[in-house]
Amino acid sequence: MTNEQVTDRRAARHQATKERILDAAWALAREQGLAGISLRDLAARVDLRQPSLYSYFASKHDLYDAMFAQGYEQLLASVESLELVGDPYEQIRAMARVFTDLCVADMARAQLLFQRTLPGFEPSPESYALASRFLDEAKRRLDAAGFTRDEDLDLYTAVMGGLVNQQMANEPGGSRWVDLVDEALDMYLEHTMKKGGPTP
Amino acid sequence: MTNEQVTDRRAARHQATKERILDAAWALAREQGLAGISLRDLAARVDLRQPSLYSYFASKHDLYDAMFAQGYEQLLASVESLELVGDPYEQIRAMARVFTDLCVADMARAQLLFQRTLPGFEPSPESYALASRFLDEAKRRLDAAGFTRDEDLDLYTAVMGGLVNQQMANEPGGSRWVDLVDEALDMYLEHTMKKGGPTP
DNA sequence: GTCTATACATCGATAGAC
DNA sequence: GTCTATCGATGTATAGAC
Repeated sequence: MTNEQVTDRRAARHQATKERILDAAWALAREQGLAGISLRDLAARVDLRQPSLYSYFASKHDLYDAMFAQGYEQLLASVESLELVGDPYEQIRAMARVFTDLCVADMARAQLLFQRTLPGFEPSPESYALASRFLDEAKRRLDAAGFTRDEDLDLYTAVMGGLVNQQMANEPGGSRWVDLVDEALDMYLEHTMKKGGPTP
Repeated sequence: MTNEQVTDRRAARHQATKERILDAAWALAREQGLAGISLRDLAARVDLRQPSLYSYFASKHDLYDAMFAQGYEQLLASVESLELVGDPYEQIRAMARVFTDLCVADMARAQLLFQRTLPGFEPSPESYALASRFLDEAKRRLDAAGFTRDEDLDLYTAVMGGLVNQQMANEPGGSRWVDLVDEALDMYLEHTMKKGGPTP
């Protein structure tokens, strides 16, 4: 057994524990809110003592950062795997539906990714790069429809984020606002087609 | 000097101190975030000891509740004092502009009123009644334009809240999203006029 | 009402033994 | 890596002097 193999197995075990901790952190966030995560509760869920968590995350912010990255990776995987069927408008509609679905499916994730609610938390450059990739993915699809102005993208994110935000703030667990995603997208498309240049 | 006069003056002084505490709490919220308010810091700002705050607020949640009420009173005062000039559409536009202006003018206030970010905090029925009055004020103006569907109001709050939310989350202190309030309202009005019944 | 003083529980974080 | 023990800060609350 070479040293490399021992190192690999240790690294794999380390990574596995890290993911067990992250899973437990998400569960806690869904139950008690993002800011309600306590490191003692979290450690108890994975049968560790609270200081032992520091072998996996340098700080609570570091844990949040890992959750931030994980959340965007999940969203990216869903959006990037969307089949490119229909015209550009239908592709935007499919993206918008996936976005609102994923947000209501895990509101703690949406809160972490799309609101600035944790005092002092800023994602690391590495994690923020994932957020930028997600935004680029939206921009690509809007560009394909001829919506190339900066304002087109900003208005899109505002409308979709607005539906999700109202849903989370005023009726968590319901669907009163996110059910409007198709009407909201109709509204957005009608307006932006008029504003924009030539059709695609 | 009657007993009533003494009582009045004591009550007035009590109220004045209460407002000094609230002012300091808002200042702290703007500097360190809503959840970053510490009762010891707060007491120091108004030259009191921490236990003395309990002469004015029964708990920290009670303080948040007073801030919640104060915030909605400020918004209500601005919206209700809007002169009713122009057609219903222009009145909606004026309301939307006032809303976004007030939100970016004090993002800590907007966060308290329009997001569920404080773990465990729920406004009291009295304070929530102010929030309902604010929503009714919006509904009145939308009704006057013939936008009487529930979805019309929900879409309006989603669009306006979405602009503010994106502004706070992605560019605090800037105006990239709230500058789109007029275009967003054009988009909303065009769409909702088509959807709605007879024009006003 | 306001103060001093104190108590308790919880939190994130660190030191050092093993 | 994991543990025990501990730290300082926090929110909450109370007792008792003035």
